[in-house]
Amino acid sequence: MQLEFRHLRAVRAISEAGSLSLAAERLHMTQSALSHQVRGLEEQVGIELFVRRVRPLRLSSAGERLLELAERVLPMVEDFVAQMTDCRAGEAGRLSIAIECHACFEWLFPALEQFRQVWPKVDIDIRPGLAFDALDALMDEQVDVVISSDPKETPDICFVPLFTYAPTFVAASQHPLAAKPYIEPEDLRNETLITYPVEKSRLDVFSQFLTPAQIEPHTIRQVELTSMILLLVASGRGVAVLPDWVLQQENFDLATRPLTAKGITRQLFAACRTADVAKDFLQDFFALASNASLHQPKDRR
Amino acid sequence: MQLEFRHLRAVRAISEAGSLSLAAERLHMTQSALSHQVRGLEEQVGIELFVRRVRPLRLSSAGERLLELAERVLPMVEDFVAQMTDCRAGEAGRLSIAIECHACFEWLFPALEQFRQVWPKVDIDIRPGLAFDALDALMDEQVDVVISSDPKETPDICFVPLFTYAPTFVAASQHPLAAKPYIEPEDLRNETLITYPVEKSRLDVFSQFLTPAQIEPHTIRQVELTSMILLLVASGRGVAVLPDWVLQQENFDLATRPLTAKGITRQLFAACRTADVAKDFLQDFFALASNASLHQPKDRR
DNA sequence: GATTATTATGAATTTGATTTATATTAACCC
DNA sequence: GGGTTAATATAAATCAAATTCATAATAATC
Repeated sequence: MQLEFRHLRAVRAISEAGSLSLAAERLHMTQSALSHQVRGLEEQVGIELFVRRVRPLRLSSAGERLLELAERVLPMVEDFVAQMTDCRAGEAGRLSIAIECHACFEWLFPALEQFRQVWPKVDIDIRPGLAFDALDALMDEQVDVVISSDPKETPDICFVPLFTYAPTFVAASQHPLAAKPYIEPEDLRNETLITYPVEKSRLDVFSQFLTPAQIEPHTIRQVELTSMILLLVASGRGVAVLPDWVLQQENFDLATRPLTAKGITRQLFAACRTADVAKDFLQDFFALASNASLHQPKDRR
Repeated sequence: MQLEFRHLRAVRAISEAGSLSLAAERLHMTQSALSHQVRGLEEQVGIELFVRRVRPLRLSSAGERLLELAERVLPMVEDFVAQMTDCRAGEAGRLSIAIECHACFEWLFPALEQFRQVWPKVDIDIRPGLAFDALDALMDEQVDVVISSDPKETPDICFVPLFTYAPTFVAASQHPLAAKPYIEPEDLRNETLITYPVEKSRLDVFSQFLTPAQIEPHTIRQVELTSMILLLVASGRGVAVLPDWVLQQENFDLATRPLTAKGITRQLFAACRTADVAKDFLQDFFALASNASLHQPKDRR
């Protein structure tokens, strides 16, 4: 035989009940079964666990150690079972998010904060690292949601539209380009463009604006933090293109202009496995995320 | 079915091996058995635990929680098993000591300190509280050793002699009784006797000296700490009777005198269950305790 | 598309936990 | 102290379920 959970439960029950027969009753089994169980366990451990010559039954020193084990282990197991029950009920789960878009942190954190209050049992996790193959990660359940602006038709994955945004040019208000009503690709040919440190194909400025026109800016400077980019732009070190939601309510002395005469519009999506899309907490997350760009201004400071 | 240790081991092995078949091999079972096991577990939990459409096999989020549980629980169990193995090998165990004699702390602590170094896996425990029925406590395995000066012939319990000592009169060196070569019961009739706060029957002064002579001291003052008793005696607030080992090397200006012309001699015993007496660590403890009164002087300061 | 490795499934087997029935032991009570 | 009662142990029988064997289905590789 081998040590099993049933033995831990038995020891706990016996120690609480003070007798085999009462413990057996509480465990919904016959006294005989429990007696066999205890004897088997003692044989297996090779040490007496109970002091039988005395009533109420007492634990030996080895028995006490087993009880200790039981009292540490069983609550963990019960916890786990409760978690799984919550999971089945749709109360608990995992919301592991991969973000392809760098600026998304700006609205995602406040949205997740709201989410956390409504779904305390869901554990939230953001994985910025695996942006490269986020959809694969979604397929093997490494993540549960991917935030992305280019939906790829994929079996078993569905893309939920969140909100539209406009990649917008931003420069210091004294900057010469601030004089123009809108910005064209050629305007950037002699500029220093400040971007997030990711490949060009994943930056709207390139994929939607410069690359189609086959134009390169004079210099590219890569900066991690959104607020740092804005600071550099405000101090005239370069220009940038950022989603409009980032620029809606900034302190800096900045000029924002649309890209091209009619402006460029993009849409942000949340991708998840089709198997999961019906989950309440996911739907709720999508709803919160959809409104996130609106709430952004008040939440910022 | 029910969650069992085997499932935790399975999940751990699968996550390590990255495939059912390899994991099954490592667990010394057929791939089929493991497959059945996993399926059964998933049925019982009601949630998919593994992502099979991908290789190497990955855990789902629920599976990862189960793995977490496994990685917390299994080491505890393995620890327990190791403890029991040590126990069977006589390496580990419990040494829970009940002391009937108050002054014994004086030599017991240093002895246990030595013991601890030789038997690190034995956990030591002193229970001063249950002095009243120490032998009963020994029988039900509440304690493993009783230090006592009056052995009672009891089945299944054996008394190991440790060392002899002389209950000795002590007074301030200016005290009138210090002039006498030895002390007789009548000498205490008008004295303040300082004793430990326990019943008279458990104090040598009474059981061996005053009670047989049917004499009571003028006043009894009860004091917990040995050093406090000595302090009070030295400052002339009373007299006391203490084991000679306590008095061997004191700083205070004290006179010590034998009780009665020929002196009184007593013996200290360690009682243990006959079933345990052969245990190596107990024998070692007895040996250390036997020498304890000798080492006492050097260990004291 | 064929081959190989991996996983799943069904039926048979075996293990071992539990029950039923009964014996043994300890505790209790005049 | 003997009789009663409660508690525990044991033996044999039963039952549940874990594992194996044999084989099918599936995914991965060349």
